[in-house]
Amino acid sequence: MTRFNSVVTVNGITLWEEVPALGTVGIKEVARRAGVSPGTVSNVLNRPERVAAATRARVEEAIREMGFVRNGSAATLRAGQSRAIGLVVLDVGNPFFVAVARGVEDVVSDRDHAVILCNSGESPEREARNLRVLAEQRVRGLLITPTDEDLSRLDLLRERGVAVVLVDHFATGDVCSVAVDDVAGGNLAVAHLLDRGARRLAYVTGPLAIRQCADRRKGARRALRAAGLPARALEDIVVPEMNANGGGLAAEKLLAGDLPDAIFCANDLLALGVLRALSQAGVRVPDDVALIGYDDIEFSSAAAVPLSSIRQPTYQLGKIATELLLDECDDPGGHAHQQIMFQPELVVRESSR
Amino acid sequence: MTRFNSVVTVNGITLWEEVPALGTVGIKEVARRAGVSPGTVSNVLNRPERVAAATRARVEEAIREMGFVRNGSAATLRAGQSRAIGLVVLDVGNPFFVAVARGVEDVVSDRDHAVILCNSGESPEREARNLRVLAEQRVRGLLITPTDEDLSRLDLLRERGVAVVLVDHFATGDVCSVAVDDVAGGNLAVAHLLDRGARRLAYVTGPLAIRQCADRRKGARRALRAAGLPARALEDIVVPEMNANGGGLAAEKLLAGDLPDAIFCANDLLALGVLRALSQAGVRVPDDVALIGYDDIEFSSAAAVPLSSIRQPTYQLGKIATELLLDECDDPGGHAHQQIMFQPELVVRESSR
DNA sequence: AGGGCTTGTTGACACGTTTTAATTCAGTCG
DNA sequence: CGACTGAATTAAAACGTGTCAACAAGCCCT
Repeated sequence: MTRFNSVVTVNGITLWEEVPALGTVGIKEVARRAGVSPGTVSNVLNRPERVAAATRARVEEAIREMGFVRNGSAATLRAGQSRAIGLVVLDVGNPFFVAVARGVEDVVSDRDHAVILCNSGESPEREARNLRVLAEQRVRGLLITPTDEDLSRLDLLRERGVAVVLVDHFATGDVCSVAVDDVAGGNLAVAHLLDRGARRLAYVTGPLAIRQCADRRKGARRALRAAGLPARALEDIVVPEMNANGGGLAAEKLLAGDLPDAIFCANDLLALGVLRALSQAGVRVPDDVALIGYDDIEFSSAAAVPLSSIRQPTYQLGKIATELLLDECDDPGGHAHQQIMFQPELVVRESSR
Repeated sequence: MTRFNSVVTVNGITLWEEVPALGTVGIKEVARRAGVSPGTVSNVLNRPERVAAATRARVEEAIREMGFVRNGSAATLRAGQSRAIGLVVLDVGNPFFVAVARGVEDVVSDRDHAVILCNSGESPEREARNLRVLAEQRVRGLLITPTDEDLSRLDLLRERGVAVVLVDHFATGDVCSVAVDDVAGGNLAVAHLLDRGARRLAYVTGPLAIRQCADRRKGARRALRAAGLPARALEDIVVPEMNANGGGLAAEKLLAGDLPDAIFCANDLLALGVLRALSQAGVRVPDDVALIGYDDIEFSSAAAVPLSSIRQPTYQLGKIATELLLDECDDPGGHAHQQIMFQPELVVRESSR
């Protein structure tokens, strides 16, 4: 341990004082200053009730004076796991996930844990990279919206006893999940468009390998069937990115052919992109074509034409998922896996009136 | 080290095989399997060029077979610092910071590091809590948009030799910073509104303790002066939150009195909130009142009335800041602190035409 | 043949914390 | 007065990795 010696003059008497280099103040130095053993300092930090009040005060004083900051990696190494959980989302730029993350963070910080937020960007490779980092960090638990149906990538963590909760992804059996019924949401959206009189529709979506996209489509088709319409009344427009840019691309495709009566977008960012592109091309919403999005993000109501949408309980989603996760972490034995399914809600605004 | 013994039957012969419990595969077990010393495995992981090709192949094989995952905390403990940097932003819900975070992440993952993203929510207390966690995690460096002018909270990290770069906050002297000229931006916005004929203006902003808010105001006043108008031609409307909600609050205040000719908002979220509230009250933008925001987020162009705004090079901001930070980390001695200042750009749309 | 290289590999220790069992000590009861 | 109890504290042993000095082996050159 490197040390600096400093000269201190008190009342005319010169003292040599051993001063630890900053960043070098460990539990040992604190212990020496407080005149106790390292074990006691550790107890003050982790189980203060086991330490006599006077001793505790002395130790806390020493901690303050020396600017001691506990070394998290040492604690993690010793414990075998950290006090952090991983959160892997499909797109940090999507307000849906931002809201989920808020719910997560509120619960987690109440319980004195930390969140490591990762972005898979809908790419399985990036997802795998993120999971590796989280495994290396020995996170206690994992919240993830998987990029595809293949959950085997999660085994890297699960084999090591890390609790996992799937977010916005319904699972069966041996894992917890918290989801919103996307089939119901798709049904809601398209049933509403049909009510309004639409007969030829388009579904603007990201890759159908993304379960949310596929389920919303399934619900949409169910609504068609219920109205006695054939599946071909709904044309799929698949774009690579689920953001405003992707929406622009979809609009180009739509404008190239006969416009449908109504457009259902797999999320609001796509819908905003479609709306912008259609407006620029002189198409009026909802007069020429009705439009509905999904997620009901904050911006939808402030859009050029306030956007109809399907609202999901996002904050709740993050909150419940985290509670489930931490419960499993705290009592892995007595934990029964649960699959929770929320119901979405239709919000009608100008764009489909 | 706990182990499970498993019974394996091959060709009628029963073997006892020692199998490591999962999560218990360390560098030692890999070494034994590959018939080398732990030191060599470590070398394969960290300086592969020092290991003979044949040995390396054998070790890599063993790593794959046993599903070894390096224990990050042990590595961090040994090294004294982790391969992660901290990023503390004012509001994860704000697309401005999301864009910055994207720039950061791209650089960081190229250089094989990780980002720990923290949200201070503009609260100095939460900022302090975040900094403590980052200090405990022994991050290599810190990117932060401070909540206020008091940078002493950063000493917790800086004293420990952690490199710091301020993001979107101009600093002098002994620390790197990457910022956008907010005074110029405020000037640009208000000069434009004055050009358009406005004579009585309002400035909707978050707390003026936030430097960005104060600087944009300063720029706005400079524009007034240049046009020969008194400072009182610009009324400040201060709201606690810089989001759409805050914008709604500001609009209520404005509607309670005489409406000004034009409104300058300290960011686009505020502007969207103002726009929504004004529209609901029957006020037409830009006919009754002109409106301009700040940040030029993606949604601004898709707003009810496409929003004029001040565009900042957000992605660049994150990218350059991270490069600066990692350079300082890699060569703390030969590093000269830099203050980089970008210039913002005026984007005129419907709301101030 | 032997000295000086280079290249590859090895042990052993250190990093800072938590935890367990062991120890001390004051007080209480028989 | 000695044995016992319980509370408070301690000493020592991990946790899994990276580093570094030391060592081995093979090679070239004189």
